[in-house]
Amino acid sequence: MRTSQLLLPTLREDPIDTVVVSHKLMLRAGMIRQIASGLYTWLPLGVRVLRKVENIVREEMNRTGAQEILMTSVQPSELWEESGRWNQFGPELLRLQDRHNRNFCLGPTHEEVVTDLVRREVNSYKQLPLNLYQIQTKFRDEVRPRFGVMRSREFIMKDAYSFDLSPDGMERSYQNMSEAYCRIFNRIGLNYRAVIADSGAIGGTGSQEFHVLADSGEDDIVFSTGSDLAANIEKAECIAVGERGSPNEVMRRIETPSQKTINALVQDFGLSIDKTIKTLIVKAANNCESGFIALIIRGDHTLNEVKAENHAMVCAPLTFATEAQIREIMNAGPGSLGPVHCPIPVIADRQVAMCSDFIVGANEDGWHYFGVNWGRDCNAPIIADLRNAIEGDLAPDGSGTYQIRRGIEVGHIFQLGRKYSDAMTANVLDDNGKQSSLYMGCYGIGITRIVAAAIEQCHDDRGICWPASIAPFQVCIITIGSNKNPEVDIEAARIKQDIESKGLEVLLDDRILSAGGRFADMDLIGIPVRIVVSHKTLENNEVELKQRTEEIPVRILLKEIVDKVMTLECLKF
RNA sequence: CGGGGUAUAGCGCAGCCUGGUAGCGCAUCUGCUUUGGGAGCAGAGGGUCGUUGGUUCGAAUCCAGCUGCCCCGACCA
Repeated sequence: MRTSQLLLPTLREDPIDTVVVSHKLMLRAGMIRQIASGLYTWLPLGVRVLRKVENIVREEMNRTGAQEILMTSVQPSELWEESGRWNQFGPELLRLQDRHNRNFCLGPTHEEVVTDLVRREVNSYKQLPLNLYQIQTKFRDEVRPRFGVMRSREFIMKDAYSFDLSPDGMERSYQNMSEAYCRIFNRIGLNYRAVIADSGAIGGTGSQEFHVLADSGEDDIVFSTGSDLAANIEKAECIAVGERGSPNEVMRRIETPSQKTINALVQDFGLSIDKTIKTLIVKAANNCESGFIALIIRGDHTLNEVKAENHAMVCAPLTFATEAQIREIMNAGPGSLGPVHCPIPVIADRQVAMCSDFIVGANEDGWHYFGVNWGRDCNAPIIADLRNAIEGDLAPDGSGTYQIRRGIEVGHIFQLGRKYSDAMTANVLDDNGKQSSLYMGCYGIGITRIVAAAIEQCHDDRGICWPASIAPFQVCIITIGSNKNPEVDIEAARIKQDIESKGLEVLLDDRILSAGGRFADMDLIGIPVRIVVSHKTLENNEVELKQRTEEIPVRILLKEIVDKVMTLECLKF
């Protein structure tokens, strides 16, 4: 390919209204253009990268025995009503009607459609295990799209769905996918982690996320310093440290007229923050008579809403009581709540249960109790893991302490069990001739997001530095002084052809532009290897070779350049 | 959905306060000269100033509504 024939609208300046580096660079490198909020057109350079990612994913999926299919993005509402998700999904599901006023949605995911396919076409356990996947456009009407294609509304996803007769089979299919995902991210060359995840609204039991580590990530990933244990912060288990001390203080009622927050309390009374307790009132699950539940965590901790919501006594989705409701139940405002004489059930975080001589609101405006102790001053609470992990917490496997880094979620795998197959009666006959509901798994990879994540991880101040596995071209050639020596163009074209014949993709920058402009553009779009053919180097029958990530070019004899390029480590993938 | 910005040529911006010929840089086109880190000179083209309405002899400019886009928050397989 020659740049003169390529639609490559690079931008010299940073676009405004961009926050993350991948978004800036994808716009500057002419990979994408925005068409509306969260909607992007992919330009030729971007599509080349996208196809590279897709092909790696496709090869690794095929290697596991999964079979590629292609489902529609427009899906009839009937299937979603069967699974119950027509009502469960909020406005993120883009709904539309056809000319007959029939309801459809743009698919945010394809469990319903694939389950419908399998229940029609698969009847016997002998056809299992089965894994079907597609690489296709998804639509989710995100409340606030941002960061370019990192969180867009329309995006490309590889989604796979496994079908097994038994939980064991499902487990095996899940493991196969997990291993395939590791191969995929290794081949692309990403620094990633597999982490334990919450299975969220999609339902099911086991779940793992794959995160590319990058400061611009939107998720907090918790690792142990001493083992492979890694989890999304939503799911990172926190254990209690230490033993509960025996009471040393008597409980006192202290007037705190203006101390409505933990910080004010700590400052004004010179307290240690780990002696203070936060009380949060949330709606209780339907089977709970009280209507509301008090959740308590230590003053220096934050509530983990996912953990709270997953508790059997707590209403899902987590709903905080309004101030009016709090006053009605507790007879006090939000700044003065506590577990002493509490009219509703109390769930305490594990660490709170270890506290002694602590400080709580008195359930009376303007008053706190100091020196409170469990059992003596208030009922022993129900204990649960309710808080977010923080750096330095002990890992629950005893291997070390927690560290927290930011991650970009590029993959997510779930064991769904029979959630969809039961709801949609997807059965096969087992070896006893009995109807048996299928065990499913689902496995997603954000193809478009991987492109952005790779840039987040591989760039410098001049632009993108593609890993060769997904580079739009592996080699670029810049010519200088072709007016002084016609051999420049001839040799450049010959080198291009010779390298292409060895199976690499070459971009020859033949634009009528200053050399500096072309250097800058080739750096910006991140081609891993650059060859300069100039009237000067040709005087010695040489060309110049430079890798994108290195500063110093080397001179190579013209007749050796092709072989030299073919042996470069940075092009091995 | 709450809060805050913003909208003028492909991109980045000035003009608006104080109403009266729509401007600058980059990009684009033509010609000549240039070619090792975003070249120079000369010329040219390109905008119903987001939209609707109001005030006015006259609106990019003042007023009101609407819309788009961006940021923060809530939300998010």
